[in-house]
This record gives sequence, C-alpha cells and structure tokens, in this order.
Amino acid sequence: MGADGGGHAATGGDGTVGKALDVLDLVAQAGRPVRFTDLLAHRLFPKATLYRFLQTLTNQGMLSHDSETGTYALGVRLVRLAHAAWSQSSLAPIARPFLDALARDTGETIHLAQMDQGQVLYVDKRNATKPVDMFSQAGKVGPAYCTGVGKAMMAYLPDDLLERAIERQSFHAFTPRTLASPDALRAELAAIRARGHAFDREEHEAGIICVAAPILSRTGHVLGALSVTSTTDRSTLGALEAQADKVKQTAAEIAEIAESWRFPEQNA
Amino acid sequence: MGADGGGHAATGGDGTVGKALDVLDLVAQAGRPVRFTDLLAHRLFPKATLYRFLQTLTNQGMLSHDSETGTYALGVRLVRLAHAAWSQSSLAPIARPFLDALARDTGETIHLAQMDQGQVLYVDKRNATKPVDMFSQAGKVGPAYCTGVGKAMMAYLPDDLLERAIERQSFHAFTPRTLASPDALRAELAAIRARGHAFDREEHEAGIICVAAPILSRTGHVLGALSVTSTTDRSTLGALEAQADKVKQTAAEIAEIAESWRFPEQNA
DNA sequence: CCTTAGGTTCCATTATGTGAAACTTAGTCT
DNA sequence: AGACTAAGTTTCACATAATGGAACCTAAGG
Repeated sequence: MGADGGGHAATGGDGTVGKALDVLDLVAQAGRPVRFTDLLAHRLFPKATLYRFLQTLTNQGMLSHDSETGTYALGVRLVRLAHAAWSQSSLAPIARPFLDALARDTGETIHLAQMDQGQVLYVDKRNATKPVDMFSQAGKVGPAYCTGVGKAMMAYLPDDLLERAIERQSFHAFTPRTLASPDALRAELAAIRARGHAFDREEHEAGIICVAAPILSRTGHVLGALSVTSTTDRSTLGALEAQADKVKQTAAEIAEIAESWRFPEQNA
Repeated sequence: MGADGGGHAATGGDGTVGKALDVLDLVAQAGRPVRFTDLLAHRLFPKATLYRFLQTLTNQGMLSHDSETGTYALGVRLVRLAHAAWSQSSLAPIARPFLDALARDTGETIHLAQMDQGQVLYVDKRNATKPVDMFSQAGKVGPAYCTGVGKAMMAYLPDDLLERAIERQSFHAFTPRTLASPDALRAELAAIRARGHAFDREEHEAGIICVAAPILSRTGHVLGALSVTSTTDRSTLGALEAQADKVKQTAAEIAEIAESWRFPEQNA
C-alpha cells in the first residue's frame, strides 16, 4: 500500500503510454464531454497525434465517443478499473468498519484520505446523517496544506517527499486562518509531530473544523489519514480535541490491520 | 453518452497503449497486490517488456509499487479518474434525483446500469429501506443474460451489437431458472420488446427478482437501464409488475434529460 | 562456494509512433 | 450555386521509442 506522497511528472512523461494517459487527464479535467477541437486547443499534441490517441483510447474503452455530438467522455472501463482500485489498493475496504464505528461514536463527519501527488485524495467518507455511495465523494481531491488530513500526512512524510509535496501546494489563502506560506506550514507540521494529531482551524472553509491523525505503518510510512470533522456552530476545537485520542486509536488499529494484510499471500 | 454495447478487443489490441492497459487489467483481475512473477506467469509479455510497462504505469500513478513486499496494486490516479468518469460520462449524475424518488416510492433496491463489453456495469444503486445483501454495487460488473437490466438493454440493441453481446455471454446456469442458451434468451428478448420491460425471475440469484426498463435515446440508442429489485419473501413478480409503468416512466424521464444535456455547450 | 530464483539493466533490431501536409466533409456567407 | 471556412480524417516519409533475448545483479538456500 505505497501511499507515498510521490507521484509522476505533472505533465508529459514516459513515452507513448504517458502521453496517452495525459489525454485521459485532459478529458477528465474538462469535467464534461469534449470535442476534438477543445482538446486540440491545449496544444499538448499535434492534430494527427491527438487524433490517434483518442482513437486508441476509445477502442480500449477508456474513452467513449458519442458520434452524434462528436464528443469524447471518460469511458466505462475506467469505472470498472476504479472499482477494483478502490477495493484493493486503498485503505478504504480495510478501514470501513472502523469508520462506521467512529461515525456512530461521534455522530460527526468522518474522512479517510491518502496522499496523491501532494494533494489529498478522499477515499472514503461517512456523513453525519446518511450513508455514502461510492464515487460520489470518494475520489475527490483537495489541498493538503490547509486540511486536517493533509497536514497530518505531511507531518510524517520523509524530508524529500515533504519538500516535493510543499512545492506542489498553492498556499492560496482560502480563509484568514489559512497557513499561507511554507514556513508557517513547517512550524505547524512540527507542532503536529509533537502532538500526534492535526487540527483544521477553519483553514480551508470558514466554519469547518476538524481533528485528524495519520495512519502510519510499523516502519513509519504514511499510509493515509483519518479525521473527525464538525462545524463551529455545532462544536469547538476543544470538544474535538477530546476526540483526538479516539481518532489516533482508530488510526493505529487501521494501520495494524493494513500491516497484517500484507503477509497472507507469500505464495505464487 | 455513447453507452453502446460495443467495446474493445478482449485482449491485446492497439499498439503500446493497448498493451499497457492490458497490464492494468491484469493487476485489476488479480484482486490483490501482485508480484512481478505473478504477472509474468500470464505469459502475455516477455520479462523485460512487462517490467518496463510496470515501471511506466507506476511512474504515472496508475499502479503503486510497494517496495517492501515487491507488489503492485492499482494506483490512486485511477480512483481520481473514475470519480471524474462517474460524474461525467455515465448516466449516474443525471439519474440521481430520479433514483432517489423511485427508492422513496417503492422502498425497494434500485439499480442503474449501463452496457460494457456485453456485460452489465452497475453505475448507481439505492439500497432498500431494509437493505438486503446482494451481489451488485456501483462499479461492479455482472452478467447481462440473466439480469433484469441486462436483458432490458439487450432487447433494444441493434442486431450487430446484440450478436456481439450474445457471443460474450457465458450462459452459466446460476439457478434452475437461468436462461442458459442463446435461443432461450432471444425468445425472452422478443417478449421484452413486446412488453417494454424485463423481469428477473430468480435467474441470477435464488430469491432475487426484479422489473427493469431500458433507457433509450430519442434515436433508439440504448443508454442504460433501470430496475426495481426485491426478494421473493418480500414481494412477488406480480407486485413488481405493478411498478413496471413507474419504472418505464422514470426511464423515459431520465432519457429526456440525458438528451437535453447534450445541447447546452456547443461553444468552445 | 556454488546454485537457483526473482528481479533489473543492456542494446542492437525493428516495429511504432510522429506530425506536416494533403484531403474530405459539412456548414456559412455572398 | 459557388466560394470560403472550420472540423475532422487520412497519408506517408521519418525518427523515436518499444522490443525482447541475453547478460547481469542480488539474496536465499544448499
């Protein structure tokens, strides 16, 4: 479960496959079915090249081409692959019962996240009120430097990965409380390491606060993070801090199981 | 929203990209983190070639490599892409409110599915008020010839796609009621076309029954299908048939909106 | 110390991908 | 209608990038 902070080059990359995947990202970024020309306008590839990629990806079911409107959209094969990814490569399936328990105990919103290219990828969530349906929120990405789970993970990253991650932060000041510089963030990360848990003090969204704890492997690797989130009119940071031990405990239990999950199959 | 029955060649295919995606599928099929040798054993690629693909895919974040155990698993980039896919290329986001309404009205399990390579891909689901444990789940795939949604979609496929789809069915007899031959299926599809809706008479799982209706574009294209599912000890086929009109009505409404969704953005 | 098995790197060969340009529609203006 | 334009598709000489056999590492195991 190598949820390193690391990743691949932002754009371009290894050979033909990398380029093809960039095309996929392009379509994904658009957020709606796009036409050939829209994609061409990114000037990432010459016409013929882009055309061939679109053909290939469509053939492969990674994209779907609607001949009536001439638009491309992400294909069903992705959904299928992602279902497999979600149920195998992430912490989500393992953590599931623990999230349920935490949600029941606290009555608050629970997030489970992993690091992805310096950003936070939410892999599962429990809503204060109703249960979740798969990709609706799981799969979303958010910033790392101003969220509880993000800071909790960054605090335990090895130096080189932390640097790479910091470089990727925008440090946009979402609220007056946002830590909007690398130095402010570094100081906060030190405090988090000392404490063992992170807070979000309305740094991303006004009125939203949380406590978060990292999920660490026995060797100290960052596997993910876990948070209990609330709002300022329902709770306070102090009240949330009272939950910190429970969150850390849960994180430890998840780590424990994640660890033991590795050994079962050593055979061919 | 080209949810044709069509797809890509089962294995191998266009150039380097196709092969790389086959490697992805290989890892997905395994259903657990796999080692280099496990993948090599498929004899799909020579050692060095497979190695390079794994490197590339890992670089790209499509796979993650755990250096401690030497295993490969599907990467987080897939989850991210799939989130985009789900919210853009499938019927799911459009159909959402309609599924909610149907779920509320009927109190039963609701499925929304699309065709994918002759199989049924469940893209969304609403659990019954008193949930039953069932095979299906958003992102999962299932057989077409023995499920309500599958048969509803097949019944309205154009001849060539139908043939392709039939060839891909296993016709495994899950239960005594399963239609276990192409001819039996063809007869059933004719009946479905006559009626406008399909049943699942415990053909896939004992005790599970449903009514399903196809979601058709104005031009007659199969976009997906919708079903209301129950169990034999809670309901009967007769009782479900009483819901058929409501299901068809909902399918028509979804089709309507899906259609109008195509026109909004004609600009660059 | 030798052997084996799992994994990684080399490198000459050649298949594949590349992209400018030419071509084909389908639409629009005069 | 005829001329113009924009969007999408095909072609082809060229060079990059993929290929895979073989050699090379490393640990385990004998």
